[in-house]
Amino acid sequence: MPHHEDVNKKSPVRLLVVDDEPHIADLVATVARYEGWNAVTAGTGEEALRQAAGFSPDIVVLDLMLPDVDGFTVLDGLRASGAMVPVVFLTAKDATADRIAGLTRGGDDYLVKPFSVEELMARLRAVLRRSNGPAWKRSVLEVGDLTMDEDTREVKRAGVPVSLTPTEFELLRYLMRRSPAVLTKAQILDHVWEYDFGGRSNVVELVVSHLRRKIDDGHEPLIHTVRGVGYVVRRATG
Amino acid sequence: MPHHEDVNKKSPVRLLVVDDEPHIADLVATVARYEGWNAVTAGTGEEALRQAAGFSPDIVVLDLMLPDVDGFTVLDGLRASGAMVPVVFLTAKDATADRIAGLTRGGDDYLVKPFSVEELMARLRAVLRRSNGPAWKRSVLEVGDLTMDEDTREVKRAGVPVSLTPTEFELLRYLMRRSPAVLTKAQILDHVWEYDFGGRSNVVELVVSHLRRKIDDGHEPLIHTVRGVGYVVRRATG
DNA sequence: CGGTTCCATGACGACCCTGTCACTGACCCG
DNA sequence: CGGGTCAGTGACAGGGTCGTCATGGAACCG
Repeated sequence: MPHHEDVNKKSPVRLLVVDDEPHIADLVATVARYEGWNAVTAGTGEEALRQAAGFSPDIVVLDLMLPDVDGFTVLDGLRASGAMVPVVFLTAKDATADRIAGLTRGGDDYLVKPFSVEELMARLRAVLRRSNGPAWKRSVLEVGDLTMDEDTREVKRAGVPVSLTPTEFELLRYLMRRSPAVLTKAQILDHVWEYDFGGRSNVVELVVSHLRRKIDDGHEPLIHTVRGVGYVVRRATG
Repeated sequence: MPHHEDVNKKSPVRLLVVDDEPHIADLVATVARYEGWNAVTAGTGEEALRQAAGFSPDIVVLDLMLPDVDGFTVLDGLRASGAMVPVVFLTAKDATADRIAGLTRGGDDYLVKPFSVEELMARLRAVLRRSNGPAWKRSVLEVGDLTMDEDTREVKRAGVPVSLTPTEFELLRYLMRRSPAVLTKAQILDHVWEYDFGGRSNVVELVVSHLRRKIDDGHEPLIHTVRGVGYVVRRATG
């Protein structure tokens, strides 16, 4: 069973996704539900405010480009109702600088489209962790003697720091989070790469190859390939 | 985990923010809450006095330019209730000299709009520290052999003083406060620069470059760039 | 009102990351 | 045992990011 750090909480995280592209909103909601969260979607600013009132989300994903009203108007509406709900904004890649200025003040964060699903979930978890008071504890993933600190982006094998590129980090995080489950290459592509990535070559194998050299070299291998299926990170089964 | 010097206190700091621009009031409240403080806002002088009575804040952020009553009237109201609550004033850039005269008597302080949020938080922390009796201890940030005294603005590397410009100091303070977390350039821009700064060029890289020359030159590097993510100040992990 | 310091902007070069291709090797099945 | 499929790795090129310099302007100070 995948690693769900939220299963022990009394109530699941409540997420509101606001995006006028149903494709995107559903994608995010689906992934969140798979993590055990409670997710609803809205396609317009008006709908978003209605949903927020009835659903009282713990966190919001808000596309700044909405058909009816400006995303900032929705934000004001959310904030006007008193609750200081944290927000992760979505912006187009070509968004002007003044539109994304100030988005990370407070505890909020933002992401440019197209994003990778794992990246978005990681940001949501980080924002949530921080919004739960100042004494938030770091999130450290651990498999065998391999550790990953998601906040400092520090990865160590047997205590020795390893430096990873962004893609390598993302892929390894996904494998570690789901460890000891086996993930197919399709899953990895869908979660780690941007959602509009069309490449169907051997990118995954390539990055895994690099990861092995950096992480498994000279140690007991933790990255295993399951032929015909995909990859998994775990200690040799005993 | 970021440096939160308040987590061990019995009760969190109680902050009242008085500003007629909701954007500003919310901004300050959000950042304060992110630091673990308890923050409420007021948009008018009347509301401010009401809030102060019920909330009994430890410290107040007060815009001198209010729609209904003069900021000084609010101040008198606050002080009339006996408690000697410290205040950090906000003034417009074009405020006349006589209006800001005497504002820093007592333990108070003031800031001109637009300010940077880190600057405001630093002043609030400083005023709070001093208001807790005369024997306030200095706040010294420390990362490896790099130290920063926030009150004297003294920065030393391996005991040797380094002189920094205001922007350099502010950026370094932000990185040191959050060390060993990695901060994105967007976060740095949002926190260190004034809140209406629209700059989209390589200011951050430039200032970091200057900081490196002044701080890391000839030493073990403490400022690291995390490609594709941002910057971090920390000792090489071991 | 001159000089100096500090800061923002643009340009440019260097480096790193990434995806594709090509080739080799490993594994599976007949 | 041999062919075919799948995985691993090296090489390469395009694109993006980062660091630095040079320039001009604003603020500050004497």
